[in-house]
Order: sequence, then structure tokens, then C-alpha cells
Amino acid sequence: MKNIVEVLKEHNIAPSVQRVKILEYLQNYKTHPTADMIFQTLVKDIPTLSKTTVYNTLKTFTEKGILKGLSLFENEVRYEYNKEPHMHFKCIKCGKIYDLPISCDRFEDNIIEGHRITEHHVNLKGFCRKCLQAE
Amino acid sequence: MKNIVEVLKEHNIAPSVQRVKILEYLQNYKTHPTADMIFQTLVKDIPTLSKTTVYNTLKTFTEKGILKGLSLFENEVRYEYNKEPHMHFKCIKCGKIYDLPISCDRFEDNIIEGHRITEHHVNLKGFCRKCLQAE
DNA sequence: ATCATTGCAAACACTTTGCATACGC
DNA sequence: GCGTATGCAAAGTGTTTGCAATGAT
Repeated sequence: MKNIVEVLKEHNIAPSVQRVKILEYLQNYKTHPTADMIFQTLVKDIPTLSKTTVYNTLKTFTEKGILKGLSLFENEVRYEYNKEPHMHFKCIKCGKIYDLPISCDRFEDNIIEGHRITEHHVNLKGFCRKCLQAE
Repeated sequence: MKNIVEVLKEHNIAPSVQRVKILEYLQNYKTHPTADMIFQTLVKDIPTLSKTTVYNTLKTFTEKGILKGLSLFENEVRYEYNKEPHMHFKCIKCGKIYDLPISCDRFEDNIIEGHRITEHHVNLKGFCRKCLQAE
């Protein structure tokens, strides 16, 4: 696991307590959290934490390319580390979001019907392995 | 083009002026509009129209399966006729949203890594044919 | 001392809810 | 006349902005 302070410095972001904790959270809990989920968890640790700081920080991280904001299914932004392309699968029953590898040739073409594709977002929905077993 | 009043009756929805106009709009302008876009256009026609009615109506139509609500890229809901699965492609430059056929075998499997997939949302982004030519 | 970061309060945009009025059969 | 649809106003979310207080070097 990469040193968080290093990551911040590499991106020219001053490593404040709040920023370190937020990035740490995203590194430890790869649950594609919303700003509010991050806030609710971290405010227990840093009682003075404000939601504004969470929003500001997520915005900064996204602008600097550390994170990516996702509009999955509901109308809210979720955040994840900015890594190689993959699909998102959300379980209708338990609500968990899984990352799955993209394995479709189609997305290796970057021209479709003359349009140049630069970003792919594949969002799937259904019942996850665990919930299927539990039935 | 299907008779709108018929469509509403088939779905057990009383064909009020507002409902007919809203469905008509979606049938004529396949631009994946937001509730607000629909409102802004139709209020010119029906000056007493309220946004609440637009929201209520879109909700009713979606519940009855006439429409589908989409969370594409930005954090807002867009609406389209509920037709067979297809991909969405949004041009970064002109903002237009295109429908493209899904042509990936992968999405015909409805089991991936043990998860049962019931919905696919493929959202692409890039530069559309027209904007590429204009350069 | 200086400059950036934080965090409160208020504003904002989009959407939903409560309820009285108006409409249509 | 009765039941439903409409639409205003207010409340509810999720997010952004303005700005003064705080913190770090």
C-alpha cells in the first residue's frame, strides 16, 4: 500500500490531517463511497470535520487525477481511486458495488459509427453471488 | 408514430392535456431531456404548467414502464422511451447524446463471475462524428 | 507574517411532499 | 357530485460559494 503522504506530495497537495484521512479512507474502503459516507465515518475521528472540507478535498483530488467521480445509478456522486478501466456492478439486494474487469473487444475500438470514444462507463445491476447463495 | 392517447390508455393513465403533451414531447424530441428541459419547452404552450406536474407525470410514466430514467454522466435524471437495450454516447464538445446499438457478446451472458446481471448501462463519452468533421 | 486550509452559514439546484383548488366524466 | 389530476408553497437532498477564523511554515 502506497504511502499516502507521498501520493499527496507527488500531486502537489499539502498533506493536511483531513486530506490524509480522506485519502486513507478511500484506500482502505474500496466501497465507492459518497461524500456523505466519508464524512459520517471520519467525523467520529475528527469531530471538527466539516462536510465542506470533504467536498473541497474530493474536488481537489479529482482535479489532480487521484480520484474519479462516478455517476452510477442513483443521483449522487461516488468516488474511487483513479485506476484502469473496469465495469461497475451494483447488487439490487444488498447494495454493494463490485468492480469487474472490462472484457469486451468492442471497447478496445475507440471509433464507433464514426464517433471517437474517449471514456467508457459500464454500469451493471442485478443480484450478486452472495445474495444469490443466500436465497 | 403511435397514437399517444392510446399509449396512455393502454397503461391505464388518464390522458390529460399535460400528460399527452409530455409524452408527445418525448416522442418527438429524442434528446434524452431532463425534467427541466421538458418543462421549459412545454410551459410556452401551457402557461399554467407546473414543474411538479412534470415531475409527477415522469414518475408515473416511469412506474408504468412507458419511460426509463437515466443517470448518465452528470448528476441529473434524463428520460427516454423504454425501448430495447442500447448504449448512450455523449459528445464532450456539442453535448448531444446519441443512442448506439449494443453489440457486445459479453452483455448477452447474464452471469458474470457468479453475479446475475439484470440491467446494463453503457455510457460512452468522446467526440461525435459531426464535431470531428468540423475540426 | 504570510499564505493556504478549514469550516460555518447561506445559497443553490434538483426533486419530493402536503394540501387546497380545479377539472373531467 | 365524486374522484383524480394539477399546481402552489414548503420541505428535503446533495452540493457549492463567500468569507472569517484557524493553522502551518
